[in-house]
Amino acid sequence: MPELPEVETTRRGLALAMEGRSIQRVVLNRPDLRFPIQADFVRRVENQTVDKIDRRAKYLLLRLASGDVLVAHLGMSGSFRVESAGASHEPATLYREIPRLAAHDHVVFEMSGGSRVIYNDPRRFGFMFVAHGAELDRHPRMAGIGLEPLEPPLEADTLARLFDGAQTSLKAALLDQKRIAGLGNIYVCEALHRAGLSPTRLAGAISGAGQFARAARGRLAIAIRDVLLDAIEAGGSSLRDFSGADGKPGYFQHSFRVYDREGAACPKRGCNGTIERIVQSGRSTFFCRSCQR
DNA sequence: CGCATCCCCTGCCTGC
DNA sequence: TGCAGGCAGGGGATGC
Repeated sequence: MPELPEVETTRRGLALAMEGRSIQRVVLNRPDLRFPIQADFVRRVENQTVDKIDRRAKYLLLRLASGDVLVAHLGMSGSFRVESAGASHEPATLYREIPRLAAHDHVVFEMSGGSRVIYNDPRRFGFMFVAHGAELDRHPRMAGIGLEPLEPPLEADTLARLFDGAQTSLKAALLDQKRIAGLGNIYVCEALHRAGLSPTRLAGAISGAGQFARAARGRLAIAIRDVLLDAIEAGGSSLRDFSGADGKPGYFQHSFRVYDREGAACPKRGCNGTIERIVQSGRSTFFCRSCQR
């Protein structure tokens, strides 16, 4: 599910609920998510204050007072929700009652102050691990991750360097986390439509010195930044059941121009094309053949 | 090197 | 209604 905007939305929700508070207890409801959970995971996380929550690519980084970092990836279907211990009009006996867990609530963090942060993940493609902060950049899962597209803002010259000589499609190149980190299937499709570029065009073709290449990478850099910022502002996209940690669904899915819109009219002004679906690297690509060249 | 294919897992939607 | 098949926002391994 989650791409950069959804992970960023989750980060903001978790920061409100967890930063400055202590994780008093961790409950693991199963021994594995995508991978077996480390034997010392609970010991290293319990009784630790969460100093700061950052995001790197599609990873959440919960920086603990010990110097350890709790790293979480949401995979395709992972989400966090916060159950607040806040005000309630119920009688005290009911107020104290702990809400029941839902299906696929795999990890529960009981925070100082009484709130609970719950990780739910039906497909279990997500995972968590703890790493020493000083070694995080060299961790096998983190090393080699490409650059963040928003900090600093992606520039056309950077795209020229990243795609120089690439004999792969723009779609595949943009999905490659080792080049740019955080884009997924939705936002790649959306960015290419906004930039007027065909997903099947060779990535290397926008690296050159020619007029087309220079204009194309200029448009693409802006399109990537804009679509990510627009989506973050909307609280991400809520397909199926995604919602931010505050429980509110995002609404950017209403702003999709091509994703999951096969057969619809191209929304670009003055374009009378139709959105098509093709398959690239085994995944759906949505685009308008008429205005994306 | 780049690509397609398959896999992990569950749920939902479609068509029969 | 039930069932089979296809599909899903990610990412990694494998083989060509």
